Amino acid sequence: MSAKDTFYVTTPIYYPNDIPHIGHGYTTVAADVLARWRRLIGDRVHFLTGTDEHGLNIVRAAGARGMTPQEHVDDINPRWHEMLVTLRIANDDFIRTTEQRHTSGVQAFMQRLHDNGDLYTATYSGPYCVRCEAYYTTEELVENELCPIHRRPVDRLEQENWFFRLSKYAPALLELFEQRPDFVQPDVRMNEVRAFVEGGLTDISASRSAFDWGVPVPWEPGHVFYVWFDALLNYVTAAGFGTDDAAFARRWPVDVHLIGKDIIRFHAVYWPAMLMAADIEVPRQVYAHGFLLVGGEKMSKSNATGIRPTELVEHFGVDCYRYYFLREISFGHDGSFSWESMEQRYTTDLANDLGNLVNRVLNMVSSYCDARVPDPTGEPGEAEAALGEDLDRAVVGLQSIDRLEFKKALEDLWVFVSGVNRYVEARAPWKLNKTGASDDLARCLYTAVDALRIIAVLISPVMPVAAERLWAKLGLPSALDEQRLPDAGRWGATPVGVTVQRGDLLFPKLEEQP
RNA sequence: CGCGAGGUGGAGCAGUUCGGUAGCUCGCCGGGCUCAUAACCCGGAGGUCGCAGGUUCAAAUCCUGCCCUCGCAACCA
Repeated sequence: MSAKDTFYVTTPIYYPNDIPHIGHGYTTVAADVLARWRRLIGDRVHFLTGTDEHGLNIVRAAGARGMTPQEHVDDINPRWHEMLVTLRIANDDFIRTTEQRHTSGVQAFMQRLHDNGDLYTATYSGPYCVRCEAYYTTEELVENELCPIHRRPVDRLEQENWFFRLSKYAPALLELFEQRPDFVQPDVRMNEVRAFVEGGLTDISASRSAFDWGVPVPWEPGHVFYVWFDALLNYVTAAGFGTDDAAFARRWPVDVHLIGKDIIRFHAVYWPAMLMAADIEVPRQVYAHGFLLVGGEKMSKSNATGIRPTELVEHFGVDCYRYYFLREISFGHDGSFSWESMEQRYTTDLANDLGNLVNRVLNMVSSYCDARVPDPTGEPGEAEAALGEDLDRAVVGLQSIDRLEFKKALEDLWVFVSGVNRYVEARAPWKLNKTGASDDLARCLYTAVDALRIIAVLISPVMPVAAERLWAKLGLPSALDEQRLPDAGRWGATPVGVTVQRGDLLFPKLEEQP
């Protein structure tokens, strides 16, 4: 029945009020690693990210810069594309909610909710600033009920809004949570969401009439849809809903929405309810990761901890950036970023363990075998068997990526990296070379190079640039991006006789900081 | 009684679902190797798992109470 044949993963669409920080990079890299991993095991993948360009906050941010909303988002948008390039994100699509394919899809979707009777009108009353031409919430007001921007008294204004019958879907949501406890992950988030729904849902406002920067409500001139309805719908409109039914059928439902824990309610409560109302299948999973902490505190612009990805990439390189956050932090939990811990990861894991391993192996092949991969004539022994076990563990461990357990996956992968170092130590090819044990030497160096080939494949989802560089060093005739697991992770696929190049260090030691 | 998370060797963490010799990384101490980016490999010291009770043959893990830290409370990944 279902035509779905594509693994579909999304990031949130980001709010381009400002330029990206490492928190945005964190979510995006995680999604990219998952997408690359699924491609590596042979899946057709659709990886979506984008920007959420409507809403009152955009109007305000644009106004503060003396721009129209469209000018503002057009100006900021390139910064987000730059982040994707900087972090080597291989997304298949990038949606802006100001695009026609999105707005028409939103209208088609919301029309369904309207036709089904899940939208109704009611009066909303709240503080309103005439200068801003915008509503505020009581919490947003400053200094005795003043507008936070103009510092002047606000009016109290009423407006007719369209409301979504969210409350109607509480039983169906609880049923969903009951049937599919992994709908929301990690478990703590599921519990949180369930408790929220059990506490009772109130209907939510779905339209605005005080400003026009949004998707117009087709049946109600002067109204635009509330920005969260607009934003959440990117996941279906970008997949083809309302514009390309065939593409939509192949992708939907989404396999996993990766989000930060702050927007869990929108994705785990409002979003499935909206889909139910439109009679569309709900996502397979919503995964809310933790926050990055800097100096023990939540990162923010106000305490000067809003770090830009480019700062770190310039110093550590993109591979280390991608590796560090996923290796250092348990994805579902909050985790601390520090320059020192990142330096340590770079030095120990990347330079000492992996980079040095590559260098020492290729150096020996160059010195002892004229840089050509030898024919493994010697018999495999205990050392090879032990190394095989390490590889098995790494391959199994990598599948933790499917559960978004990146830390576990990389830990297990590094068991293999360490294993190759242990293997080299156990076989001591420098001694074999001296004693003229050429069969054992050939077996050892072939195995070591073969291991490097496998490592290049296995690290490629996380460190695509380093993987390509390593692959190039090995002089292999095939292309890295054509490699697929499990075949590429098996022993013996390295052709005998290819010429390796030692070349530059994969991860040279970092320069001392001034 | 608003909701939630966490408190494990010097630091940062895993383990707690389905109780059974406390594990990882870094740091520290000692040894080995010398192919390599002063890298690599081996061994060791170091913890009454926040506190107090309870259940059990057995608790970091289950139950009760308390202390401390930190998030969230509708639009910031």
